[in-house]
Amino acid sequence: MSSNRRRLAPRPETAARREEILKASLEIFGSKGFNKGPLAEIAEQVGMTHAGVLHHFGSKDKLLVEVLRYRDSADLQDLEGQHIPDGADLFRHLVRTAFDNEQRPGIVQAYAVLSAESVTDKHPGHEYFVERYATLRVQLADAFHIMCEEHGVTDQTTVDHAAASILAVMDGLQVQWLLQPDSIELAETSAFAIETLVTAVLDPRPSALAIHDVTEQS
Amino acid sequence: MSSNRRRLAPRPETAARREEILKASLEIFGSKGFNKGPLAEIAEQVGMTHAGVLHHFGSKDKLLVEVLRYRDSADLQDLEGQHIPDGADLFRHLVRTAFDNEQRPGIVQAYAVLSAESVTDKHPGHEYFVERYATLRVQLADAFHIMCEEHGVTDQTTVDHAAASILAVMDGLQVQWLLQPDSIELAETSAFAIETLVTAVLDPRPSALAIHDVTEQS
DNA sequence: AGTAACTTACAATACAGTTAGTAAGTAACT
DNA sequence: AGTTACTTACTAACTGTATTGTAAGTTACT
Repeated sequence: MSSNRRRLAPRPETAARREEILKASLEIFGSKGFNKGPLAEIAEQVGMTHAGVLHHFGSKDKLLVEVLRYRDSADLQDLEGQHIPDGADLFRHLVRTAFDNEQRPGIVQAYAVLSAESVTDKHPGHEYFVERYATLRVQLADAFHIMCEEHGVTDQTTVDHAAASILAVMDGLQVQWLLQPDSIELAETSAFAIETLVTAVLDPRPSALAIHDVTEQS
Repeated sequence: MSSNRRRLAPRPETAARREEILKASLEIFGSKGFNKGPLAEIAEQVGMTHAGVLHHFGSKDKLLVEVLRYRDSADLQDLEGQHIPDGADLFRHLVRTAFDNEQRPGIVQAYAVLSAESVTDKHPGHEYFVERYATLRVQLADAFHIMCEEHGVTDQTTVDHAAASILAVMDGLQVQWLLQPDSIELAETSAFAIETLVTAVLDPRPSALAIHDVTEQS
């Protein structure tokens, strides 16, 4: 009894209009953050009023969620056609992404700003980012496991630490790069860090740093 | 003719009141972000109206800058008394900080949120974070140089990459930890990454990952 | 004919900052 | 010590603006 409402086919250009809105939203949210990025500005960029945007997405919160999922699907299409990267391929893919990212600061900024913002109270992007990181960490861990078998290494803890660390460096470097593009070589530094961490998992060796009693609260 | 205005000494309790405001601000800005954190809420927490807060700090923007500088000075006092950490000591200090941070999610969140927010257009914290990262990177690079001499290594590029990477992992891990505290071991993972990166600088070795043509745009 | 895709107009709220006023302090002079 | 002159540290009230969401109407597609 909830679906007896007659549903008419959407007009052919509607999908394209929605996509325009999603792109504009990513740009605005990226440059001003979600909270400070007004719907009116998004609407203006696609040539309508803010009420028009709400007609398509219902609310600002829902719009954000769709924006994030939209970028995901766009990124997935990049990988489509190629075989799913496994083992070393995934890490090479990450490095390539870092190189690509240098050419699209807007998108990088959107993710940097929104992911951090999403840790705040009741942020509409919270759930999305929790899932995203969890998924990515598992993907990296899986890639590690494939490579570990070949190298005869099996250390779950190290793999987990390295997976989280790789995602973390990439994100952290993006923030530094956005703040001072001329002082940070985003791609080269990412590549260095990823190579270092991957190598550390596959070929463990003693630390050059004595940490020992540091872990005890002084 | 503009500075002949008579300047009176502030009342004795004023300094303490200001500090209360700074603490409350860090908490509010940390939990809701700068944009969404209203002055009224800060004021309420210290028992005054938002106009009272503005009386002390002039504007919300100026308040944020003072909040950030205030935390810096508080952190500096922790290091005071001890000798300035050089070489390996600095890295051990970073690891210790990661352990401490697990006990103060509020402050961690404030820095994570505000640093990312500060990359947005005309954010009042922008300058502060640019300076902060620049300073920290130099500090790390200096520590590396001291250690490199002992090990007979001299690779400026690697040092720079590692310095930026270490700060980046710490920040990135914090975001993941704030999103999912139960899935991330903040301190242990930080320690792993720092040790790995330091060791990579002092004892370089070939990468287990063939990157080669990845750097060429496909 | 009915609905999708809007617009205009409006309601409701949230906020930063300003102004005017007050109580209580500080500092100088007597 | 007391008075005068001025300032600090506020509050209450208001202004202005920004901003999301909604309701009602219009046009054009299906």
